Amino acid sequence: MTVAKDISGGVALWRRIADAIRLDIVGGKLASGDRLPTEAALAERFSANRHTVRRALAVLADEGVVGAEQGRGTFVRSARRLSYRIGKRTRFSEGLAGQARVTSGQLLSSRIENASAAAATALGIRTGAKVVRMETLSLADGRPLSRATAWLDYRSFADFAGRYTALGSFTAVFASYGIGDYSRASTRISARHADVEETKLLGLTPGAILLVSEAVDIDVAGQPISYALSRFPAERMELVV
Amino acid sequence: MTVAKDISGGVALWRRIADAIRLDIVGGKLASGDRLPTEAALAERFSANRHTVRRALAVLADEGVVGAEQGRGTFVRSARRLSYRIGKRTRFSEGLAGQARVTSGQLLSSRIENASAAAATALGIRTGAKVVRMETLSLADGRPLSRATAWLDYRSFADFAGRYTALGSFTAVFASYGIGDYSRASTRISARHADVEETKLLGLTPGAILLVSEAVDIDVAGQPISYALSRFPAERMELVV
DNA sequence: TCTATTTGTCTAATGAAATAGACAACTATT
DNA sequence: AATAGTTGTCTATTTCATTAGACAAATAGA
Repeated sequence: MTVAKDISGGVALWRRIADAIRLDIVGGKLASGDRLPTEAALAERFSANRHTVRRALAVLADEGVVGAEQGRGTFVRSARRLSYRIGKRTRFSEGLAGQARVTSGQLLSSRIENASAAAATALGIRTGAKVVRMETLSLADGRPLSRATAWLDYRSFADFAGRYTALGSFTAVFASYGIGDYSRASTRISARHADVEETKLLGLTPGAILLVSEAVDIDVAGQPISYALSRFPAERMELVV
Repeated sequence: MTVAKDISGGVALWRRIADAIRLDIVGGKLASGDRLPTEAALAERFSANRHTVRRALAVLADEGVVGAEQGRGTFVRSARRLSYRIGKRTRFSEGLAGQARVTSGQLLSSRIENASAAAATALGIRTGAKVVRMETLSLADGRPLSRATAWLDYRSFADFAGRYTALGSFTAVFASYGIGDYSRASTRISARHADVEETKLLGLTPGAILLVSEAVDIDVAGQPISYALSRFPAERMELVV
């Protein structure tokens, strides 16, 4: 991939270079263990100074994506991007089947609030009605993979948060409420930069790109049961429809 | 949305502020005609200097998203983000039904090349086999909405480019080859920054975020017919599954 | 061992990003 | 007409991004 030089557009050159190299790695163009081109070669390729390239490499080294060895070169350390499967039957842990050994969900906080217009429309209730709001972080093999906010109708799921803390998965909590099966009604996908809190919780470098999924799950009767806004680091995940 | 201050992460503050405000607008929090908070208020909200906010607003004004009026305030000019529907039967023009009046596709270039490993796997042919590569740009109401690269098996679609120039749509060209119906086998979605060429063709400001969709279409017999890599500006589009 | 190649470190200079403060120009309201 | 609130413009200063050059330190191969 090539990168702009003269025009910055508010994104620093070292950052664009780091993004371009990371893309080659997570996209599979460079495999684990491969040696990157030399700093001089990269500087030429991106029409940048060697110091600027070094800064980009330092960021990637910090992320654990590459590692430099004096006298030898810089080598690819990390693996490919994970794929998250989206379909009628979307479950977080199952979506990553076979790609990560351990997945876990963790409740950051929860509270009762009045439904925003968006949440109310999605859940089929009136704006301002009481809803449970859950802030969660999901991990795979110990690495944070998504930061999600979910809203549920308070009348049906008053103690959702308590049960989630005990059970650790949405699917399990729904089951405890007698909802043995549920499915995905709609998913809207967009992308934006991460904000401070997301950067911190997901262990990203500031300015990282997030894939944002806005999903509504329904029970077998077609009744909306949850409205969730999930944020995935684009550099570590891709969504598969 | 909040925004980082102290830590830049290689993305300039004015750019992050512009992105945050644009997100509020295309996300529907601010409607067309609404007055934005005053520059002073925005400066406080983002913990930034008023001049930095002014630079962000200048960018948005340049994009036509907002307009400032001396003595009165700054107002929202543009509309919401378009939704692009993805499913079993995905057609570019139909995906935008009801949201844009005129959609058109334009061939930038095409050539015969040897299939990359990714393209070969997707199309079910051997690596290095001859494929037709199409570079296209799609517009809705005159505004560029996607930049796509598509690969097709040369043995079946040798003259795809010629027919596309004449017919202006993939669906029409497939029909001319006797493929009356086809469907989407898989879609992978990721996100990254736009490169120079994409920035220019899509009319974006440098550093803009793209949603990248990697799709395989198959005919009724299940035979892969095309492999396409489409890039959508995240600030103008969202994908709906 | 010698040499070419590669990453690591230091100093310096230039331009862009961000902050700060002051005041002009315009609008709407009283 | 006066006033408060808002955007527009100017000057100045500090911090960060980028370029430039030189040389040290480690590695691999002849």
